[in-house]
Amino acid sequence: MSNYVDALHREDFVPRISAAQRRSDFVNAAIEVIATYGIDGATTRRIADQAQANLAMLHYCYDSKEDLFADVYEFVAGRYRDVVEDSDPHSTLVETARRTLRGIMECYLESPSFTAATLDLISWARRQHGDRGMAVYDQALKSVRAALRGASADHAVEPETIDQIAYVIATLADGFALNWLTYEDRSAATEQMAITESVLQSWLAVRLGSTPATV
Amino acid sequence: MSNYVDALHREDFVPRISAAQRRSDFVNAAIEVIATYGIDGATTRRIADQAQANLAMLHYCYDSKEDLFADVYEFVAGRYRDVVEDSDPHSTLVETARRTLRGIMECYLESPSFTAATLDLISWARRQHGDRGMAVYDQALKSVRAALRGASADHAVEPETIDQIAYVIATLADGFALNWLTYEDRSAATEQMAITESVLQSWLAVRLGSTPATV
DNA sequence: CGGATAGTTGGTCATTCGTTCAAGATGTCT
DNA sequence: AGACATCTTGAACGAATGACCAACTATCCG
Repeated sequence: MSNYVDALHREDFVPRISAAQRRSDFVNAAIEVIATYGIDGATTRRIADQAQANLAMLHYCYDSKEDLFADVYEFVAGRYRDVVEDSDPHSTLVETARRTLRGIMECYLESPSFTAATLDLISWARRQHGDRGMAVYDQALKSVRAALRGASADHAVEPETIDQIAYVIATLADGFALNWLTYEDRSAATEQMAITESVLQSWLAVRLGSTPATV
Repeated sequence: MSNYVDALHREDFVPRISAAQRRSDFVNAAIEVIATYGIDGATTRRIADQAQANLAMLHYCYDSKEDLFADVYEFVAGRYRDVVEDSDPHSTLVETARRTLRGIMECYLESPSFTAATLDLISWARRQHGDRGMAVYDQALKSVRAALRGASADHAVEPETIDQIAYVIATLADGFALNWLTYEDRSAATEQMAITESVLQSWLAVRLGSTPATV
């Protein structure tokens, strides 16, 4: 104990951080770096810098850069799940669909860096592993389907219909993301968010048999 | 002349190729390599190999890798223009919109490598130059708008409506592309193409005032 | 205290990258 | 024929990358 106090007074004293905490730091740092410099520019040195850690520390916590990225995938997938679950008001199927789409688009609009990082990650993973990119995308779709199913518990909705709605939501959200990332025009994106919502509404009305819940 | 004939008989004779032809070869090779290895893996050496040229030749034709990519952007933008123009049957606005969306999706479905390369290029360009990624996207949107305007020459359609329709087409096409690239499931993508089309149809009917041209 | 465990670090390795150069080969003029 | 512009090439450069190691230090436990 007295050693600890003595150590505190030394100039070059460096308190230690658990490997678990360090791994978490590296994941967050990696997302930040990927968002800023792209998947190409996300080098081990930059990630270590961002995490305020030594380069060798990264390989002390992770055997390879690829192992670190695996944890990053989990983080991204988890964030999608959170966003979808948070925008689940347990009301109509139509309303749930609309809120889910809006929730995802608002998430994109709020943090374009996260959006860009995610798109890069999926694209990169598809080439590298083929199935990991699919895993992230698939898990997000699964969350959407679960939210839709929860909202249509009383009505009898065919699972195929749920799948189609989930696909349309994902398609609209991704298309919106690509446009928003390209133009980086927040006011234009806000207008397009409304248009995108109305597209979903129109199709749902036709698909589910003209049940316009709210305008 | 006799020199030429004599040269033909030598084993190590290497006929020459004009710099213009070489540049064209490099552009095509770059697209192929980007589609296969991604924007990260598109190294100067791989591109030179694909073009069956020496590495130094690439820098004889282009000052830098970036200069080569500038030509690649032009090629991609041109291809979008061709696809949109080819699917312009000069009929109804609704019909033109549907055919344009279908044309783009079919182009994506036909050559996933071109699709992947394009998405990577736009994403990469956004980070590198900010405006070049926008230029490609914008030029494609412009082609779509022109096609829509041409189809609505007799009707009086507000330019804002044209812009919105073009945005929805681009959004649906890009969202479809991301899904198709991720799952690489051709049969599923074919079904989703139909769904995506019906989404556009539903929205257009509402937006233009219930004018269901075809089911 | 003293040893064991776990976190920390600077320096180094081979590899790959984009780029450059000098020298050679091929055409095309006069 | 010889001069000149235009391709062509092997080899090399410095910079950056992912990975690794041996030495060092904080923390914990008996």
